[in-house]
This record gives sequence, C-alpha cells and structure tokens, in this order.
Amino acid sequence: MARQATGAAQRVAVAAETLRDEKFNARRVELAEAALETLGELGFARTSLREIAQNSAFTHGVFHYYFSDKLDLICCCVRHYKAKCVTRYDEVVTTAQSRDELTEGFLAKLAATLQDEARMHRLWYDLRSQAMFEPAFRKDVLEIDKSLEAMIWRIATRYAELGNRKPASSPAALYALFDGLFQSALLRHLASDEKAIPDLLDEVRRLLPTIC
Amino acid sequence: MARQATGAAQRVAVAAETLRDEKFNARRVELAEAALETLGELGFARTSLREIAQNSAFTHGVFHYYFSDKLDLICCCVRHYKAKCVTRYDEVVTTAQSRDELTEGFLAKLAATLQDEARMHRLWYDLRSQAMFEPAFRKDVLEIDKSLEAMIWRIATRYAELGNRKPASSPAALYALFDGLFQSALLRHLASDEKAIPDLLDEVRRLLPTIC
DNA sequence: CAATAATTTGGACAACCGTCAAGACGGCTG
DNA sequence: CAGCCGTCTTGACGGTTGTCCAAATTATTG
Repeated sequence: MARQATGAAQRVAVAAETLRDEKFNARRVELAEAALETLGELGFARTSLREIAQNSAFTHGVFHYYFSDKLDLICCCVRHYKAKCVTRYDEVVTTAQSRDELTEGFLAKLAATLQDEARMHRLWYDLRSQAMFEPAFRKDVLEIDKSLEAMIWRIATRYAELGNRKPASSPAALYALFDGLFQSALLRHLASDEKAIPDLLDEVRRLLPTIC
Repeated sequence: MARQATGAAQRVAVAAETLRDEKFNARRVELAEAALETLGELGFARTSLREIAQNSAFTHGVFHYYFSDKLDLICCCVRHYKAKCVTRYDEVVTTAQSRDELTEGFLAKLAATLQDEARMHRLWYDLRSQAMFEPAFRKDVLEIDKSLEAMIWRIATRYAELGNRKPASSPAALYALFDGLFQSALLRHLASDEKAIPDLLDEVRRLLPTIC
C-alpha cells in the first residue's frame, strides 16, 4: 500500500494517523484523570482497576484497551499530575512586585493547596514512595522532583532578587526544606490537626528572610 | 474464682498472667521483626500475609493468632521499627568533643545508614505515606516523626553548643530539611545514582555551619 | 500421669485481583 | 447499502488475598 501511495496521499495518511494518535492520547489523559480521583481517595495500595472504573464513567475493560497494564496507567497518571502541579506558583512569582507581595501570595497559595488539594498531594507522596520499590516509576518521579525543585528555586531567586540578594543555599536544600515542611503539614492536616496550616505558614514566613 | 482467692494466690495469678502477656508480646515482636523483612523488600502495597509467612520461619496461621488483622500486624511493625531507629545518632552526639568530630561522626553514620539500611528506610517513607490514607497508622507515625525531630534537634543543639551558639531555626524546620534531603538521597541511591550519597554528604557538610 | 489450656498447623472459604477475549456497537468508506 | 475499523462492553479465567476454623501438637497445671 505504502509503495503505491503518491506523495499527497502519503501526507493525508500521515495526517490521519497523527489525528488518531492525538485522539487516542486525549482519551488516555481522560482516563488517567478519572483514575487520579480514586487514587487520591484510596492510595496506590488499595486502588484496583475495577474500583477506578466504578468511580468513573468508564467500564474496566476500557482501561485495558488504552493501557497495556496497571503500571502503564499509573505512570500516565503521574505524568499528567506533573503538568498540573509544576506551575502552581508561577503566576505569583511573575506578578509580585515586592518581597511582601511575593510572600503573601506564596503563603496564600500554599494554604489553599493544602486545604483544597490534600488528596492529590498525598497521592504524590505515596507514588514517590512507591518509586523506591518499583523501578518503573523512578524515571517519572525523579523528573517531577526535579521540576518541583526548579519551581521552588524560581520562587527563591525571585524573592532574593526583590531584595537585591542571592539565595543563601542550594536548590536541592531549599526544595528539601519546603518539601519536608509541606509533607509534615499535610500529614498533620489530614489527621485533623487544625494548627497544621497556620504552623506551616508561620514557619515559612519566618524562614523566607533567612534563606536570602 | 477471684472471690475465693486469697491475697497471696491472687498475687501469684496476676504474676502468671503478666508473664504470659510478656511472652505473648515477645512473640508478637518476633513476628513483627520477621514481617519487616518482607515489608522492606516489597513495600506495603505488595506485601501479603502469606508472603510474609513464606519468607519467615512461621506459618500464615500464626500471624492471625497473634494479630487481630493485617493492620494490627503492621502497626506493631511500625512501633517496633521506631525503637530501633530513634537512637541511631545518639552515641555520636554524646561522645563527640568538637564540631569536626560531631560532623564527621554524623556524616559517617548518615552514609552507612543510607548504604546498609535503605530497605528499612524506604519502608518508613512508605508507611508514613500510608498514614495519609489510613487513619489507623496516624498516631504511631506522628509519634515516630516527633521522635525523629527530637533526634535531629539533639544533634543540632550539641553542634551549636560545641561552637558556643544556638541553633538558628526551629526543630520542625531542621527536621524537615534533613528529612527532605535524606528522602531525596535515598530515592536517588535506590535508583543506582552513585552520586546520591556523596552529594548528600557535601550538602550536609555545607549546611551544618549555617544552621547554628 | 492425666487433663486442661495454649499454641500451631494447614486447608477451606468467599471475595477480589489483573488480564484477556469474544462479541456488540456506531461511524466511515468504498 | 455492505463491509470494515476503531471503540467499548461484558463475562470468564486462573491466581491471590484476608480471614476463619477444626484438628494436631505442645506446654502447663492439678
């Protein structure tokens, strides 16, 4: 068939194929998004394909049509999660015109994230832990970690810039610090500790001036 | 029976009962220790009672005799893990007579832990993530987290003391920082990144003087 | 030593898991 | 309209899971 096709026909065929691929991939993302709901609710260990299907508009067979197996699905979930997550604070960083403005914008976003997206974030910590056992997750997880580190670094350098300084520590240390604080606050928040969020905000507010 | 017992007989009965309890509890710990082997190898999500039993000297029935269910077993594992973990750096803290000595002792222990006990530590991160989903784990996990924070704080205050200073940040922030760094290094180490351990040591070596 | 209790065994159970495949559906093309 | 193709449904499969239990074994007591 391909040998008989003219140049134009080939181009049409290729276009049709990429269109199909895009549609296929869009569907994958749709399914991954639906899966994230259940994963965020139950966690990796307790989530089965059937449970995912039941909490969504799809049947369990569809997932096997679009994903080669369970790991493939969850890898797709992780990658999709990344896209949503990594730019969370960028608007604050680009619009803030002073240290105070940046601080308050960052803190507000931090509190809102902890309050409204706790389920999605506990899933992130769950999957990052899974990556320590499951090699198939490692590449994506390490990549997301790098992206999150870069995100924190953008905040820190902008904060330093607004004070005509430079960050006093490395990107890795800064990310470790904020990630550790956030993780701890998240756990406390999920355990119905009402001081979790204010404590985190206080801590970050105190910390920001000392890192630059 | 109790009404007819004399005071002495009562005391004997009580003693016998506590002895039985101790024996019972010692067996529980034995089983928990065996379970930790498999948990550290496979992670919470992939570990079944039968797998635990197969990798140990016990049959799967025994676990149900000593634990009411799977969660009960794993809670016991977590609590037992704590006892082993929380005093890891205490010898270094008490024996070090100078900042350098403390630094080198701490770094050496850090590297050894990452190298030799990676499996047990990834399990800790796994179970801490599970606690975000499973309320039954939260109490013990939060308690261990507090103990680890105190452990780090002992190191920091001793380090500060040896330089006639005081730590510049809160216990929570310090623990978040070291925990975050360790977690990241552990993931990289498990992903066969050979720079994971030296990078961690460099980072900590640079960080220690700045926090006091 | 007998009898009573504690411990251990190994199999049975129903429920659930990931995977798969045969067929139904609906739109598009020739 | 007939036939094809991508999409989706449904049910079945072999295997594993947590749990439970009756019987066997061991320890403890009178």
